[in-house]
Amino acid sequence: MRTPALEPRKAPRQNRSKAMLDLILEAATRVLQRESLAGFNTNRVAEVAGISVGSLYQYFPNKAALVTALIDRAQAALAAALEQLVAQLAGSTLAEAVQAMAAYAVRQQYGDPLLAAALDHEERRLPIQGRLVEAEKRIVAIVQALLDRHAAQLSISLPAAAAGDCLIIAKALVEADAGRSAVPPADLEGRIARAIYGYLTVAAPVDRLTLHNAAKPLPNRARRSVAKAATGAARRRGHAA
Amino acid sequence: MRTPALEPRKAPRQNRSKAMLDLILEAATRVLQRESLAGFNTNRVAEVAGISVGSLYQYFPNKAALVTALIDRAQAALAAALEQLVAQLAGSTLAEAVQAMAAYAVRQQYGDPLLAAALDHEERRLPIQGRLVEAEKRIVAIVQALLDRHAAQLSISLPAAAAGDCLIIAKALVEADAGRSAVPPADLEGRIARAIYGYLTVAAPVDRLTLHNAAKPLPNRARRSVAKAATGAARRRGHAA
Amino acid sequence: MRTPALEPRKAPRQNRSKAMLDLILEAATRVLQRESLAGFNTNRVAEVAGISVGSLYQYFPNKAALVTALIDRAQAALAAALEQLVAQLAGSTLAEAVQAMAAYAVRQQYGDPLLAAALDHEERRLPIQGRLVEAEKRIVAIVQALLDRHAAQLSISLPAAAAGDCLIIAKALVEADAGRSAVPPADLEGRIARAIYGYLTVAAPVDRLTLHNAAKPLPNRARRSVAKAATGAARRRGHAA
Amino acid sequence: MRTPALEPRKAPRQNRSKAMLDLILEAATRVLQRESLAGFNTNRVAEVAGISVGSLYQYFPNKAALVTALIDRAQAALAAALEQLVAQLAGSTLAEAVQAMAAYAVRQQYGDPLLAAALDHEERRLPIQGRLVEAEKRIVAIVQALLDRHAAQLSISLPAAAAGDCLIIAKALVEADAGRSAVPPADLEGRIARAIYGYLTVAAPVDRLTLHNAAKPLPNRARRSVAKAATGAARRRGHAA
DNA sequence: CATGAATGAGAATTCATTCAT
DNA sequence: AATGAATGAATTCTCATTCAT
Repeated sequence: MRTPALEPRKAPRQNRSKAMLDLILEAATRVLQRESLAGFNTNRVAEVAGISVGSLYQYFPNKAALVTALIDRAQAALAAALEQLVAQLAGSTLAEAVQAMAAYAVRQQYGDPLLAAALDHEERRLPIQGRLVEAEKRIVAIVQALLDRHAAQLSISLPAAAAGDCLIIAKALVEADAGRSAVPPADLEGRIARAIYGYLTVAAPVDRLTLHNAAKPLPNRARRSVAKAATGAARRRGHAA
Repeated sequence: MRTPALEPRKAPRQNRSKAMLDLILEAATRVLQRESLAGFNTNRVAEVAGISVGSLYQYFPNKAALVTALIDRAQAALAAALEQLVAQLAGSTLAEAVQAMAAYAVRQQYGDPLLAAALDHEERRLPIQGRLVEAEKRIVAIVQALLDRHAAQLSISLPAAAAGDCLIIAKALVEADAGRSAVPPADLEGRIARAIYGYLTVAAPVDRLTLHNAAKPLPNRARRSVAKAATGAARRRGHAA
Repeated sequence: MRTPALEPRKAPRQNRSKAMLDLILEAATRVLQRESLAGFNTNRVAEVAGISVGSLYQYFPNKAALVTALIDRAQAALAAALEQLVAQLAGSTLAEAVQAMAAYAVRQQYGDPLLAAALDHEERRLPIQGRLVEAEKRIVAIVQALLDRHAAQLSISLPAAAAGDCLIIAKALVEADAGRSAVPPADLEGRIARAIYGYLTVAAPVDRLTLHNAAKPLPNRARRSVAKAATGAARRRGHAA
Repeated sequence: MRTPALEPRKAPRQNRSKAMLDLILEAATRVLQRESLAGFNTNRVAEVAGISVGSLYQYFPNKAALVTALIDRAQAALAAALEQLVAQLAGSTLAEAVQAMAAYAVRQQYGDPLLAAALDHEERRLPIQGRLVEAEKRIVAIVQALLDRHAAQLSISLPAAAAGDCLIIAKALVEADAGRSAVPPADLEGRIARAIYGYLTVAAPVDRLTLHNAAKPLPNRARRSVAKAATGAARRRGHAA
């Protein structure tokens, strides 16, 4: 009857309250890390937090709200960290920026692969309407700002979704490796940087018309810029479509 | 009770057995598609398959085994499809091949975003170690073969994990969009192709050597600022990647 | 998501099934009798029935369905008993019929006052759409048939709701006493008969106009107008009590 | 823990106390009206009252005591209203009095069908024995007084429980309709008046002996003879209860 | 006295798995 | 082999009541 939404309950008395909220979220995080979604239930979280289930429900109207808060928080942290990172990369080149972000992604996600994956999965099936989409947008906007700085070096045909795609790619690559080994492979960072840098600077490989009709001069320009980036290795190839 | 394997039970009379197995797996797929993981339970699968739960358990020792078989099968199908695709791309250029694979990924995954995501998730938390890794390897090998064909055009510094990374990237991009809209955005295919093609042909944005030797003054500035964000552990090393 | 309705689940294999259904309903009845609604929960019912909760839920999709079945059954029994009673009263006078029904009501309801009250209460708050209303209608129809038989003796201005009102009155009087003493007071039966007989045969006491305007012979007019509202059943009766 | 009485706690400083008590009871009433028994819990009542649960428990040792007080109060209000009504009906005829009381019952109960039903139900399962019975008696006494006024018109064989029965009948009829429609049917008042008036004035339909001994069309005769007996017999008693 | 956070026993419901038929 | 009813531990969420502040 109530429609218990996803927001945490109105914080009681800001003091104990904030501490409790943190306590619960930390416990939830811990449970998610240790036991993945399988062992993630409200009783267990309360137990790990050292409180009663009832108390947990005083702060979150239902399990979904708890998960949402977890995601919220993770995303806020990510946004903050990215913001800072982007600020620090003020004078750097695109290559440097990409490299730095790759490094950050590895450090970040590898810390909590299970957590990240679990949250990711939950995010998909939750009715998270606007709320999380907002946070996502903010994160994308930060990356977009970084890209804007280096617009000159970016591929002319860069898709509008570029910033978001970079984030997706970085996350996917980290997660894939995180699922396999406990410690990040030495080359992971480089691979992420390569993927992102490639995405950002390469000319579109071909566009459909090219593929169907054949070979016009325009693609050449694109090809050339790519060629510049791709050192000798790409030299002898006769086309780009 | 303690250690129920993941393999389907020893196939009875190969005949009825195979048919039954298919029946169950198809039902499982259907359930997963329609109702996602929430409604995915053995009773429901049996019902949809038109058999009894008991029979289901005749073929799979437990739920995990069923899921594993599902993933197995999906991967086998993917491998087969890729093999065929790669064969058809015999005379094509790298760009064409990439484009074709992007197109295939979109078609394939977008058809069953829920299924793909669900399997993906299950795959992570199942103790599937060896068995599925094999299938993965086969798929990677197919892509690797394609890459080998075009070795000349690939970035000289291409990482060993390149083939796998391409698959991961394609999957991630499709899934992200699939989670958002029911119909694939017009540019999705192009974005995937760009990401893969970029990854494969771009020069590493900065390579370690450069970073280590320090050819220029700029990197230093960048490195320094990044270093601030980096954890203590990375401090004194001469690079930020 | 499912909208689990109130109907019992599709009866499994009619045999064991029917027995189980009875078992559960009997247990539910017993629990309701002994502990009223306070102790009426699915776990307890299952326990008393000597089965597991799971089994209970195999037969009823939820608690409400169980309660509904209980009411259904009680009402069906009542309808059947009334039907038989009315048949037996074939040649009797209205007075005799009323007396007999009062006697029946006492016997019936006093047997299970808690049960009757509990069911009554649940009936009110359940979303029992059409289903139970149907049963009610059937019961009312039986009484109506009895009334029709004695139309000549009924008050000319008898309201359309008369049959239903008789049932309500009888039930209320029994329940009130049942709440007070364990054994029905000697005069209960007579009081019920009096209430019903009075309701059926008395002339409407007065109508509003009379009350407000005056003290005159108007009542006749009023009585007549009321008669128009009365159902056909009351038509030809030649007196006004 | 074992025996928490039903009385409100010893009134503290009569002043604030009384106000607080009223506050709580009003809130409780409001909750019961709006959300029925489902949403009726101490926390909610306290919230609606604008106080803390703790405070509520300062005034009522437990939930049952709160409900009891609610019923107490409703009954006191009813008693007061009836007293006034009966006073106003000083010079009126029995018919008028019955009509007026029916009208009052409809107005009163239809206002809060949920409340009335809920209290009614709670009343049954609470161990309220003595305390509420007192209030009941007072109400019955008021009605009895009214009946005594019109003793001459009452059926000679009127049962001792007549006054109480009238109340029960009125309540039952109102509640039944209240459960069905939001607005009282036009004829409800008339039906109640008829039921009560009939109960009070009709001759006992038959007495058992008649029922057993004689099987004839005599009913008319019987009625008459009863009536005859009534005249004389009822004369000397001051009343019929 | 008031507060309201904390408690935790319970209640409804689900679902993997077994086993008698 | 197939069946499907039975099982019951596990999970989500509620609410009467207490007690430290």
